[in-house]
Amino acid sequence: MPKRFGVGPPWWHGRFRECGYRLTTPRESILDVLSKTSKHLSAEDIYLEVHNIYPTIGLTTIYRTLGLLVQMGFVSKFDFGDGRARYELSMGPKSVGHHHHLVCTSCGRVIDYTDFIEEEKELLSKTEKELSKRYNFKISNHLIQFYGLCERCKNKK
Amino acid sequence: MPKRFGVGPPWWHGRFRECGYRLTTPRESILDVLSKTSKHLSAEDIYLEVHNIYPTIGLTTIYRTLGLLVQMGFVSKFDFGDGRARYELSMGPKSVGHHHHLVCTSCGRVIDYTDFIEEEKELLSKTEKELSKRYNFKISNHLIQFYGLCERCKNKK
DNA sequence: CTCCTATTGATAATGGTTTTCATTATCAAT
DNA sequence: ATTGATAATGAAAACCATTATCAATAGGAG
Ligand SMILES: [Mn+2]
Ligand SMILES: [Mn+2]
Ligand SMILES: [Zn+2]
Ligand SMILES: [Zn+2]
Repeated sequence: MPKRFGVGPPWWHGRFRECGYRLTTPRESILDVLSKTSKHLSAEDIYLEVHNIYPTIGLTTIYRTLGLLVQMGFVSKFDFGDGRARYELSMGPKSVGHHHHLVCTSCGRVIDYTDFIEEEKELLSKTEKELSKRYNFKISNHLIQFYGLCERCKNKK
Repeated sequence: MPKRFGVGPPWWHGRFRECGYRLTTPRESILDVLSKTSKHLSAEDIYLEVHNIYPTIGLTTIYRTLGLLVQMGFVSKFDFGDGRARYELSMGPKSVGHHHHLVCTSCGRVIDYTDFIEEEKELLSKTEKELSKRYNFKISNHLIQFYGLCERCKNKK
């Protein structure tokens, strides 16, 4: 396997060492792919992408690494209903940060939106607070997705 | 296969006829199971339940019928992240109606919440309206789930 | 009751994800 | 730079929820 590409130690090296994880070519290349796209890639998408540069890296390692990255909080895993999980960088300098999705039920397109509207913020904080109290439930995360037709599909046929 | 159990024609018979679908024992028994529980059953859960009364009904039919019921709008299908789809009655006299979920990431328990739904509804419709305008997206559905620890799991070492 | 065909159920197939296990690579200690 | 403990990898097989196939069955209009 050829030498790694990074020159200066990327921002995630520290966190890896802290957790006692080793820095490996597969891990770096996967993070590299994720940090260079704004798409919502499947494990296989990532595999093919990585394969261009490191043809020896196997799909198994992609899955294993993605699991690790999700567990570490670097990556978020989503299900948009097409039978395969999608991954995207959730933290790091270039990441969009927490956001929600609009999913087109016709073509599968996924739109990120980060410009939360006031109403949504209000909805979330109120709901979370009330639900925590009412059900004695410690909320740590939420999933919000809207389904419908994107601009293209709406105006088709 | 023994004769059906219902005496008077249940509320869904009409809609079946309208759509040209036949009334069959599997379909009735599956709707019967769903209408008698407030749990979020998997296809296999339903299969086992139905199997107690009609041992000849196969799992394939459960899947097929659930697909049909979802398509007809009788049943909602959810993914709570444990690798199997969950189903629950979404319309009918006894159904809770549209609601959202609290999912315990430790024990998998799922809590329906219908309180605050009024205020939530209002904020949601505002949010949907804003998003539709901003992204030129025709929203027809949404998914909202909160993840965290349920009362039991929160207080457990 | 008959006939047409929608529906069913046993079985095999599918496909994304995980497990297994022998081999390889990382990195702290030398 | 070398070594050694062991974390990480990759090929292959296993897993498992869901679907497709197809011959047999049963609903219900007439
Ligand atoms: Mn996104
Ligand atoms: Mn529910
Ligand atoms: Zn679309
Ligand atoms: Zn719990």
